[in-house]
Parts: sequence; C-alpha cells; structure tokens
Amino acid sequence: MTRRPRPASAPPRATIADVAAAAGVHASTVSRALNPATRGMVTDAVAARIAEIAQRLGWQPSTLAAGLRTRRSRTIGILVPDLVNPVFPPIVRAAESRLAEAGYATLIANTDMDPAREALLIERMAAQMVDGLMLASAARGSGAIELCRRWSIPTVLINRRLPGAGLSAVINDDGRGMALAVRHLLALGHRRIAHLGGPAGVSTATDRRTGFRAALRAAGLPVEAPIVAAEAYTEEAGRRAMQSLLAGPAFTAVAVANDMLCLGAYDALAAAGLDVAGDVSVTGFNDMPFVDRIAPPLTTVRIQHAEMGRRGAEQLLAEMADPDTARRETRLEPELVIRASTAPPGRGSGA
Amino acid sequence: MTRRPRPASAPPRATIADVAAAAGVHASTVSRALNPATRGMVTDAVAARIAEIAQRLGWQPSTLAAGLRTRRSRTIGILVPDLVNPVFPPIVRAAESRLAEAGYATLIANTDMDPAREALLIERMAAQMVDGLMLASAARGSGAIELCRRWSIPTVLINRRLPGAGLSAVINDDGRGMALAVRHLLALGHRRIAHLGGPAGVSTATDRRTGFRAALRAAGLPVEAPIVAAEAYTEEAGRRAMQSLLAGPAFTAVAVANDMLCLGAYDALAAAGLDVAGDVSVTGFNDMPFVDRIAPPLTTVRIQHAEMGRRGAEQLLAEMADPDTARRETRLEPELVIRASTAPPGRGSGA
DNA sequence: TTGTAGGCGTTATCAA
DNA sequence: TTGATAACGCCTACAA
Repeated sequence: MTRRPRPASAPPRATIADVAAAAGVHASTVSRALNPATRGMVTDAVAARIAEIAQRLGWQPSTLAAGLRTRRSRTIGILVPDLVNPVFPPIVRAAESRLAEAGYATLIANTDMDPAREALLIERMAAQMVDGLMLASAARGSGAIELCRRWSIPTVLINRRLPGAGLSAVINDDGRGMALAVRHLLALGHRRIAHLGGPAGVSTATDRRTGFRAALRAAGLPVEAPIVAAEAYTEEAGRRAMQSLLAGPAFTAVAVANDMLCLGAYDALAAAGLDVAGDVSVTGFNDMPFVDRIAPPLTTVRIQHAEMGRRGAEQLLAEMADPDTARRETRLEPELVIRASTAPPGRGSGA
Repeated sequence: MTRRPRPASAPPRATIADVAAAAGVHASTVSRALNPATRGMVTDAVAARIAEIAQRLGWQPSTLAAGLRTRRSRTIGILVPDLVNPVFPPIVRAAESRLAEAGYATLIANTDMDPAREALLIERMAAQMVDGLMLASAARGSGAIELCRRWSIPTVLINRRLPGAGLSAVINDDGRGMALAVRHLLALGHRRIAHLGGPAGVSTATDRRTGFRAALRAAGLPVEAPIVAAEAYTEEAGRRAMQSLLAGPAFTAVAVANDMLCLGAYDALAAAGLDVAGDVSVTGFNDMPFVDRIAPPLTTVRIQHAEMGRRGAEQLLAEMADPDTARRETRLEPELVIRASTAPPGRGSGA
C-alpha cells in the first residue's frame, strides 16, 4: 500500500493533454501555444483559445516534466556559509529578486563552513539539476569548484574569490577597503596599528590583510605590525583574537577584518578595562546591519551588499545564456563610514 | 540553432541505463538496488556490485525524472516577507537544516509583503511541484492559503498564525510574551504604559496587543492606555509611531511589539530629547541579534527562533508523510530578557 | 529475485 | 501551421 501524494478529494492538476482535449487540438499545439518561446508558431486565434481554456482549467506548467525534457530546471542554487551571519541576507535577497525576475527559483543551503557538507549539498543541487550556482562559501581546498566543473554547472562566486579557479566572482575591493580604514586611522594620528584578521584560506581575509600591510607600507610605517588571525568570522573568535593581540606589543588602534569580529573585540577590550575609541580605536568591515547602533557606533567599511547579489545573479544569467561569456572578476567599490569607534590616540593609554 | 546546455567537452551524466549496461542487469534492477526503499528486493551481492559501478560512473539520481514519476520533488518552499529582517534568518536556517536532514532541498522567496507577488510565488512553487510550503508571511486577506489548498500543497505557518485557515502553525505565545514585558514594567513601578503595536492584519500584532490589554486589566489598571499601530515592522514605521505616541497623553514606559520598531522608537525618543530608561522605559519583542549591543541594550522578549524553524519543519514533514496528521498550533514559550532599556519611573520626567 | 512494459508531462523532430 | 511520435530518466505493477 503506497500512500497517495494528494488527497482523493483534490482534482488532479490539468495537463497539456487535458487542455488539448478541451480545445480539440493536438497536445503539441497546446505546448507551442502556451510556451512564450514558441507562441509564434501558432495561429493567433488558436493560441488565444488555448490560452483561455488553459486558464479556465487552471493549468500550470510542470517544471519537472519540462526540465526532464529540456535538461534545465529553472532553478539556481545559492550556498552560503551561514545565513544567520547578517552579511549574507542582503546579498541573497538581492540575488533572489533578480533571479525571480528572470523566472528562476532559488535554492538556498548553509554549508556551516564544513567542506563535507558543502560537497554533499552541491551533489544534491546537481541531482536537482540546478541550472546555475552562486557560491558565497568559497575557500581554499574546498573541492566545491571541481564538483561544479564535474557536473558542468555554471558557477559564480560572490563575496569571496578563489584565485586560479577560473570562475567569475563578484567581490568587494577588499584591499582598497582596508586601505580606507587604515588611512583613516593614520589621519587620526595613530602609528601603532594592529590587524585582527580573518580565517586562513578565505580571500576576504587574505586580501584585507594584504591591503592592511600595503597601506602601512605606503605610509612609510614599519610593516611588522601586530597581526593576529581569527579562526572564523564569529564573535567568539574575535574575542579570542583580541585577547591574544592584547597579550602582545602595544597599539593604539586595530583594523579588524570584519564587523562580527569587532563585537567580540569590543568584549575583550572591555574585559581588559580598555575603552573603545578612548584607549583603542577600532575599525570594522562590512557595515552590517545595526553596527551603527552598538556602543560605540562602529567605524567600518561599507560594502555594496545588494549590488553584489544583483551583479552576481546578472553574471550567472549571462553565463547560463551563453557559456562563452567571458569570466570576470567584478570588484565593487567600498566606502568608509566614520562613526564613534575611532578617535585620535592618546586620550587613553593605548594597549 | 539552439544552444546546448552543456559544453561538448563534458561527458553526459550517467543514467540508470548506463549503470545497468555496465553491470549486465536490467535498469529496473539498478533502480531497486540504488533506491534505499527497495534495496531489500535485490540480492546483496548484486546490489553491492551495482552500487560500486554507480559510484564509479558518478551516477546521481535525477530528482526531476524521479519526481515526474513519483509526483514529489523533494523540495520545500519557504516564503518570508523579507529575508533581511533579522528575525527570519535563524528560523529559515533551522528549517533548512532539518529539511536537508530529511533529504529535502529548500526553495526560498521574499514576498515583500506584496499579496500579488506572494500569489505569483506560490503559483511558481506549485509549478516546481514543491512537496510542502512553510509560510512566514501569513496575513489576513492574502489569498495564499486558498492557493495552497487549490494546489493541495501541505502547508505550515510559522511565526504568524491565521485564525480559521485550518493550517498548522508554529508561533510564539505572543500574548504571554507581551504579558511578561508588561508585568516587568509594572513591577518596576510604571503605571502609565503605552503600547506601540504592529501592523494590522498580522497575528503577531493583534495577539501582542491583546496580551498588552489583558496584562493591564489583570493588574487592575485602566485599559485605555495610549496605543498606536505602526504600519509595518520597520525602523521608519517605529519612528513615526513613536512620534504619534509622544503627541498624545503622557506615559513613562512603552511596550513595543517588535525589536525593529524599537530602533525607530529609540530615534524618535532621542529626537524628542528623551532618555531611554531614564525618561521612558522601552521593551521590545523577538530579541533579534545585536539588540543586546545597542545603546541602551534592549529589554525584550526572547523567542525561540531556531526551535520555531525546526518544529515547523517537523510538523510539515509529518503532514507530508501522512496527510491525516492532526493540524496543530504549537505555541513556543517566550522568555523575558532584562537589559538596560527599562528602569523604575521618575528618574526623568516621562513623556 | 529479476525482467518487461508502460507511463509521469513536456518538448523536439519529422512529416503532412 | 498543425499533427504524430519519440524521448527525457526514473519508477512500479505485473509477469516470469
């Protein structure tokens, strides 16, 4: 005894055959009339009548059946490390909107930064025959890229790039963004500036660290500034990283790789009896929601969340439409937002 | 000239027929061996060999083909008003995790609280043959429910209920939550308490307003407290609603229907020269991320975000497995989190 | 336990 | 312009 998927009371959904019968034409004619791409092959009068009948019967195309035939599911997958990280919702949302406009549904999954889980999810997306993939979870050695290649799934990276992967990416200009933050600290008079960096293997972390060093060098400062890498982009990791910075050489300002890390950093500073801005200036990265309302409001680098999602979707649509579309790395311009977490040095003692 | 979906270089993906040929058995045997549910029908030795060959050929089941046959897509749709509202990501994430565990992929879409868009999305989900739907966007008069019924899509409401819809819902006990907040304010000594409510037609708004009134009544206070309803759960709406509260009778505390509204309320109070806690105590609802770090940290009602997503998924899975599963309204227990936005009255002048 | 055959709903190709 | 036919990949009675 198998359970029937739909209650017996519900009428089965109308198919093209039903419409054809009602219209007194062949199913192929109905298919042509109802498919925008082939509507032109059919007499206007017939097409109109078919459309009317389809409407009356409540016909809906079955993406499954169409997809089986055409080998496209009109579905796009988006993989994010963790949807709860506030950086991602605006990106995902913008991408979803653009894709919906183009008639695509959006499959979302969280990788938890677990390569095994990520691989599983990609396999599953491949099984679902997604037409394209947007990866916000790119990291060195994840194997994701070769899976996408193996299943020939058009793929675009967002937020993070992966040098050598040969994939399009829509990212922030992380180096420039970090330079904006560092130059701001220098302008305030800071000379002993530390860097609280992101986790290894992630482009946002390496690009921002590189940008940090370059900005110091450009200012003629010694580059052997205190640098610590957090193990992940989390509050807790930020707390621990800040603790280890505080155990090292003194500094009056710290350029942090990510706003989430800043929250933990704030805690660690408070625990050490230090005042943000007063004793240690702090800059973040991302301008994620509500960092303008924490105490003190965070000076940070604003990224173009929505634009990133939109442009990523755009690029993916282009590559799906024409596989020969040139791969490109789009770097979005970041912008410094100055708030109250930065101030000239010397008001307090530094750290 | 039609464009081929996959580059000529990529080998076509293996099908059951390929595996069958390689194994020297019939395709149906392969199907049985590879499908966990029917594995038992096949000799262990044969099953093992088939599995090995499938693995070697990189075979992946095609959800499309299977779904066409079985009429289930192993896909669930989730509709949220706006993924950028921080209440939703934790819910969605937990649901996605649970559904992924059960082998379902998750389709996500934003309704923007636009009934027309919502209807379109549901139609599209129906076309995608989603096996079930989770609706976080329920509102009076949306038409969503009848669409789900029409397409016989098992549906569970989350975060909001819809009286009379006959659908399961996993929600907060909004009345109790609001009562917790009001009792806290009463205990602090407040007597003139206002309510900044949510938008009309949404159960969270009406249930919290009802809870507010009931709590005042239970305390023997007059129920004609100042009450204003915001037009939406947004900062801007919160600002305007607080402004109109301030234009009315005086109060020393305000119980707000939602944290997002509180942010706008904070602004309006500041603009009026009033101190949160000092002049007017403020309570929120949701305990959304980071309200513990705003200034002053918000006293609010914590809801079980993740549990809501998990339980919603659980209920949906149950109803999909057995349509006769009893519909149920699950109310999750909220919890008051006391922070610095509430204080005894009288330190300042009130409003 | 395995093979056979037919069909899920749509679209592509060919013929009329 | 329309109709007939087959095929997409898988599942499942039924027969062997």
